[in-house]
Amino acid sequence: MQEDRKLAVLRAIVEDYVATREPVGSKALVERHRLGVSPATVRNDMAVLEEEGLIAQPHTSAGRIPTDKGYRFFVDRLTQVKPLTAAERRAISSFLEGAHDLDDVVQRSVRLLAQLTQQVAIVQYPVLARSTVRHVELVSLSSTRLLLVMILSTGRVEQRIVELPGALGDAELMDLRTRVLHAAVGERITDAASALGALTERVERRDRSQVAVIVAALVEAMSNERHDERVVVGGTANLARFGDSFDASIKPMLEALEEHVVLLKLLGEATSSDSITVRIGHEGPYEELATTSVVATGYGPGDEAVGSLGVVGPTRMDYAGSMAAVRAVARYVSTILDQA
Amino acid sequence: MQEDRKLAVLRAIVEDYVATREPVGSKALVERHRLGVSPATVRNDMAVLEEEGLIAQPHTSAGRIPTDKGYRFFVDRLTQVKPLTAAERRAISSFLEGAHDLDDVVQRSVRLLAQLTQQVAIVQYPVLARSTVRHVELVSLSSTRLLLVMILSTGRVEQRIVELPGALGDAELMDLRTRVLHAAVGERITDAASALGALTERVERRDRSQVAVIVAALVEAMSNERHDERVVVGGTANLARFGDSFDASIKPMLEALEEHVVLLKLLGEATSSDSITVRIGHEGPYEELATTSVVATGYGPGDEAVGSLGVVGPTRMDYAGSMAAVRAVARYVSTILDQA
DNA sequence: CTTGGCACTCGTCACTGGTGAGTGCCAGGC
DNA sequence: GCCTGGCACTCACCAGTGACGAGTGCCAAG
Repeated sequence: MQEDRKLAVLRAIVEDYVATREPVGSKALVERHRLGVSPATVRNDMAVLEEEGLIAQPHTSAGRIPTDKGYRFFVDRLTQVKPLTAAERRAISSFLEGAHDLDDVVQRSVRLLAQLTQQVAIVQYPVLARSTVRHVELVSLSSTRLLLVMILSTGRVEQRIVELPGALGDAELMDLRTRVLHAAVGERITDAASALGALTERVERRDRSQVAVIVAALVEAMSNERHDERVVVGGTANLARFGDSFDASIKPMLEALEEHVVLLKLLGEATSSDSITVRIGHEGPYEELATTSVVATGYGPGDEAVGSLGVVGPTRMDYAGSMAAVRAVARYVSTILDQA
Repeated sequence: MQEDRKLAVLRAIVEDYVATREPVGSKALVERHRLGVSPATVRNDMAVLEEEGLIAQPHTSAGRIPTDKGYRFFVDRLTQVKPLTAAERRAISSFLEGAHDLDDVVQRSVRLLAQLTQQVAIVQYPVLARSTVRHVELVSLSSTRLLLVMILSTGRVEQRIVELPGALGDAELMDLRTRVLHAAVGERITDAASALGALTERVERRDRSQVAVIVAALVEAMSNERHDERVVVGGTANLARFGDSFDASIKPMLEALEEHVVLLKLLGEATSSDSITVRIGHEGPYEELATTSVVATGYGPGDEAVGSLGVVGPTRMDYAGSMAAVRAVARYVSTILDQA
């Protein structure tokens, strides 16, 4: 038996099954893919593939479908990410160029990704922990109310309004502002938070309680949001194409899509913007989503990712296409964030 | 024939059908609702109701189900909004009290509403056009970069960063700040925008181009966002409970939920925070959503609503419960926005 | 190692008849 | 005039049946 042909058969099975959603038999296989051998030969190959756990039959006299392991093999060994067409590239760049705002970039990315892949797309906002503080401003609203504005390197803006326990003079405020700027600007928010923490003590006793409140709010804005990592979902209507195992898999899917924590876990450790993570069926962290796969990658300027994005779909999905789209969108988002 | 009983029959049919999702027959009806008459009598009543177009049979020799018209009648004439239980009230207030942020309020509201009604909830962000300017701050980032922050009465904060065509002195900036505050604070954003427009001319020629840029950015922040009315959706997993007409109605529904414009249209003219709008089946603006109903109302301090919220579900839904929940949540949101 | 042949499995589909829920109508009773 | 019990009728639903065919595994021959 030729090892090559065996793999060709696996590839053909995956491709056909993805396309038709139906178990594929030996006869149909030789007809649609010029394998140059008879159905009987293919059957022998299939028997071997089945022994190896790469394909399975839903019931005795039906065609074969790929197992999770089969998809894994397909993705690892048989897939070369196909480059997008020029038209697709143009569409992506023109679609994303129009964005003038971080929200806008994220919004557009998710739509784009959903449309390109015809699947559910997930885009995570840039994670604060990995971004730096660009500016902090303290704005006096009244003698005891203060507006805090924090601008981050990713273009994200956080603001808080704090009630002070007592009045704070203009001079003191200006002084505090200078110190805060000095401590925080240019630092990563983790470092900025600790630098700010030390600030309280270096302030006149009289103002200490006010400063404590302000610093606390700033630190909270940093650390709170560090955990509450936002994600945006798009293309849920594509769930309707799930087809067969519709009722079974769509409910947990919808539930997952509402839980941002779950989504973040799905995007998972796709922290490198270089490689694409593919998680197939049971490989994922949730038993309920055993029939879904995730294709994700990180994005961000340079090597280190500031966020992730990806698509979620049935294990029976077009991995090559999805990987290409995910990678392309991630790259465009990275460059756009770089410019901003 | 007693008119009263006829209506009691309609009510019973609606209630049973909502509960069981199955066409309800005359026998089951007398068993479950002490109507005090025989099935035959009920059948006669049903025949009349059918003639009037309030109920229909899916096929001969099946029970009856309410028509859109039947639901309409039920909602208009047979429903009194049942007050929530004390426990529910407590749950609502404790759930919403925790919010410390406009985003948070909206987020929590939508979750709450979805959970209370077991349906898809929609909450619109406060519309800027109807809100007033609470504060404007101009923050100098560098000699030619300025951060504009605008706080609105709804708690929403808009910010822009502008590049000035030339440097602007501190004194001029302070002066401009005073004028802007004077022109805008306390005004509705529509009025504020026009007041700001007039400002440019009353400024020394030397600074005019800088001021023009600033004013333009502020006005843009006001008018731009006025159109871009944001909505948040929650409880999509509840779509899985649609049951029967699942595939048929779920896809357009999912599509609608992605299109904020569509959602806004669904929430529709629920501009008064007093009354609750119920739109049943075909009464809505979209043919694809003919099997869904919307229960919505406005929210906001006082009479005039600054936004809408509501739930979307199958025409076969618990109108009384939904109306109660929608009204309760709207009230709580209103008071919270009032305090903030 | 490949191939054609062959017997076998088993899901799908169309058809069948029985069952029961539900109806409409009618004649009789209050 | 309205309610009621009775009765014949309709029709969706279900379970069982058998034909069909796609697909398989195995084997002997090339």
